[in-house]
Amino acid sequence: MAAANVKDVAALARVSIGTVSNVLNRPEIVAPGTADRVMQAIEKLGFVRNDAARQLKAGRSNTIGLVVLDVRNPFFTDLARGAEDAASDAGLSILLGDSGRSQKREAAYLDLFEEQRVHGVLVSPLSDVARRLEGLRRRGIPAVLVDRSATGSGFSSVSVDDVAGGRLAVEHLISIGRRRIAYLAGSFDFPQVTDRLRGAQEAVAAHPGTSLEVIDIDGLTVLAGHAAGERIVARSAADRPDGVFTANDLIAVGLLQALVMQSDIRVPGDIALVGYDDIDFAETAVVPLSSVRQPSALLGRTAVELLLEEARNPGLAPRQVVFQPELVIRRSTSSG
Amino acid sequence: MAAANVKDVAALARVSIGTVSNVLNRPEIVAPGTADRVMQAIEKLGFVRNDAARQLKAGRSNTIGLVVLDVRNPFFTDLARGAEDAASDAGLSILLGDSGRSQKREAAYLDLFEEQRVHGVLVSPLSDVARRLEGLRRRGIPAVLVDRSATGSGFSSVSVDDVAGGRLAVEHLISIGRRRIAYLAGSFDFPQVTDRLRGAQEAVAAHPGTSLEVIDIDGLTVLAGHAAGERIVARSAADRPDGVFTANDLIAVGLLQALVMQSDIRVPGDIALVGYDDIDFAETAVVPLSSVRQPSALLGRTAVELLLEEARNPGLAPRQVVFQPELVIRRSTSSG
DNA sequence: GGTGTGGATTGAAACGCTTCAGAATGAATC
DNA sequence: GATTCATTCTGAAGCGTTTCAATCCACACC
Repeated sequence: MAAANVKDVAALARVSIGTVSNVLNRPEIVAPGTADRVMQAIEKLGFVRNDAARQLKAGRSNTIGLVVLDVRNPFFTDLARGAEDAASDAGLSILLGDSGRSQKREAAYLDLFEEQRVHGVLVSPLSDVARRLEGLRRRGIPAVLVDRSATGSGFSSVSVDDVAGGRLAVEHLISIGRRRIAYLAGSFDFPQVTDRLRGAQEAVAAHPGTSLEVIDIDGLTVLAGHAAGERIVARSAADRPDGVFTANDLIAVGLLQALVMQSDIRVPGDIALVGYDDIDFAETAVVPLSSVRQPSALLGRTAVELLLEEARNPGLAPRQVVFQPELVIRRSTSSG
Repeated sequence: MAAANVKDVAALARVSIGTVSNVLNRPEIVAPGTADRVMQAIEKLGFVRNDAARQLKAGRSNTIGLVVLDVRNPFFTDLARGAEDAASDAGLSILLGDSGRSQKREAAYLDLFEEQRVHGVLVSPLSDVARRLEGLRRRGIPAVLVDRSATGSGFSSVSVDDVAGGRLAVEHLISIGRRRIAYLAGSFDFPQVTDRLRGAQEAVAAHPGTSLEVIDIDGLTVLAGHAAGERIVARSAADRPDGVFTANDLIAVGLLQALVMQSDIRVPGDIALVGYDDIDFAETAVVPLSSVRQPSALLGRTAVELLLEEARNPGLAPRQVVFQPELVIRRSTSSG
C-alpha cells in the first residue's frame, strides 16, 4: 500500500513512464485514448506527483519565498494576497515567512529558501540583507525588495511613495482650512516614518501661514496615541493644533478616543485628523477616519511580476517601482 | 559558476561524497580534521544543500503544512506563531496557507502539501476535509484538525471549549449582578458561534431570575455590532439588556461605539459588555473591553506536538485536546 | 513495393542527495 | 605474527521525476 509512483501508473496503463510524464506535463502531444487510460490509472491508484523529484530534475522549485516584517499587519497580508494571486497566475505558489522583526528569523527564512532553491525571493527587509541576497543571485535566484525603495542596491524594488503620502495628508488638512498642523509619530528610525514627515514638511513649506509641530511619541500604537491625546487635551485651546496627521491609523484611533471621550474637543470641528494605512478599523472608528491608503495588493502583485521578469532574463537592469498612495476622506476631516 | 554540489565539495576537500554528507548530517562520526577540511570547502564554494534531493531521498519533506481560515485574524497568526515555534524545536518549518474561507483555496493548499509530501498537515477546516485528509493519511501524512473538536472523525484535534467560553462570559455578567443578558451574534452556521450560545444558555439556566435574549445580526463585524447597538439604543430603558455578550470583539467594539457615542447609556453602568477573542483593540477600546481569551499560541504548539507524535508512531489512536478559555476582565464589566 | 513523413511512444540518463555494506587503517590482544 | 576490534572513509545504489534521442507505426505518395 505504498504511495503509487509513475512507474506503477505506467504499468497499470500499459505505457512507458515517459508517456505518463507527458500526460502530466504536455497532454497535447499524447493520443487521447492513451491519455484517458493513463488518467484512469492515476485515478485508480490515487497517484500524486512527488514534487521533490520534479524539483530536483528542474533545478528549482515552483515556489516564491516571501518574508514579511509582520503578518499581523494587514498591509502585509494584503500584500501577500496580491503576491499569491500573481504567483498563482504563473502556476507558482507562495511560501510565506514572518520575520516578526527578528533578524534571526529573517536570516533563517532566507537560508531555508535558498536550500529549497525557490524560484525567487520577495523580502521586506529588516536588516541589511544585500549580502545574503547577493548570494542568492549568484545561485540564480532573483530577489525583489518590498516596501522599500532600493535605488543603487542592485535589486529591484516596489514601494510606496511615503513622502507623497505625507504631503497628501497635510495638503488635505490645509485645504480644509487648517493652519497649525501636528505630525504625531514614534519610531523615527523607520524610513517610512521620516518620509511621511518629510512630505508633511514639504506641504507646510508650500503654504505660507501654516506651521508644523512634530510630536514624538513612544511607538506606533493605540496606547501611544491615546497618551499623546491626553497631553493635547491638557493644553489650552489656543495652543492646540487644528489638524493632526498621524504616522499610522493605530495612533489616530488612540488619539481620537482621548479627544472624543475625555474632552469636548470636536473631531473634525476643532481638530481634523488624518491617519495612515487605512486599516479596517479606520472606517469603523468612533469618528470614521480619513486615511492614506497604500495599494498593498498591487504592491505584492507587481513584486511578483518584477521577479518573474528577472527570472526569465537574468541580468536585466534592476527596476524601482514606486506607487502613489491615495487619500481616503471620511468624517474625521469633513463635516459632511 | 554553477551552484556547487556535494561532489564539488568532496573534490575540493579530497574526500568522498559520502563523507561530505556525513559532515552535514552526523558530524560526530567523522574525524575532526576531515570535518574541518570539508567545512572549509563548503565555505569556499558557498555550498548550500539542495533540499529537493534530500527530500526525494527521505521520502518526505521537513515541513509542516498549515491551512488557516484567515491570516488577518490574530487568533490564527498567534496560532501559527505557536506552531512555528514548536516546529522549529523539532527542526521543521511551517508552510502557511491562507484559505481565506474559500473551499477552492483550501483544496489547492491540501493538494500542494500532498505533492510536497509534507511531514504533516494542520488545518482549520472550512469544508468537510475528512475525505481528503483520509487520502493524505493513506500516504503516511498525518493530519491534525485545529480549532475544531473532531470526535469520531478519526483525526486528532486541538480546540478551545467554546461552550465553556460562553458560560464563563455570562457567568461573569451574572456575577456582577446582571439579569437580562443578551447574546449578540451572526453567522450561526459557525460551530463556534453556536457553542458560545450554548454556554450562555447553560449559565442562564443555572441562575434563576436571569434571562437570555439572542440578537441575530448580520455577520461578525464592527458594522454589524454598531447597527445592533443603534437598535438597542432605540429601545426603552426598561426593555434593554443590562449585560451583553458578543460572539467576538469586533461586534463588541461596534456596539460600544453606538452606545457611548449616540446615547447616554453608560458602560458598564447601564450595560456591561463582554467580547470574545481578546484582540489588541479590546484593550484599547473607548472603554477597555472584557473579553474571553483563547490560548492561540498554545493551540498551535500543541497541534504540532500531536502531529509529530502521530508521525512517529502511525496508527496511534486520535486524541482530542480541548483547552479552556480564560476571562480577561476590564472596565466594560467593572466599575473600577 | 519502396520511401518518406509525422505523430506517438519508448527507455535510459540525469538531477543531487543519503545510506549502507564493505574496505582501509591502526591499535590492542593473544 | 595473527587475530580481533573500533574507527573512519568510500562509492555505488536508489529516491521519482523529466527529458530527449531513438524507435515504431500507419499512412500517403510515387
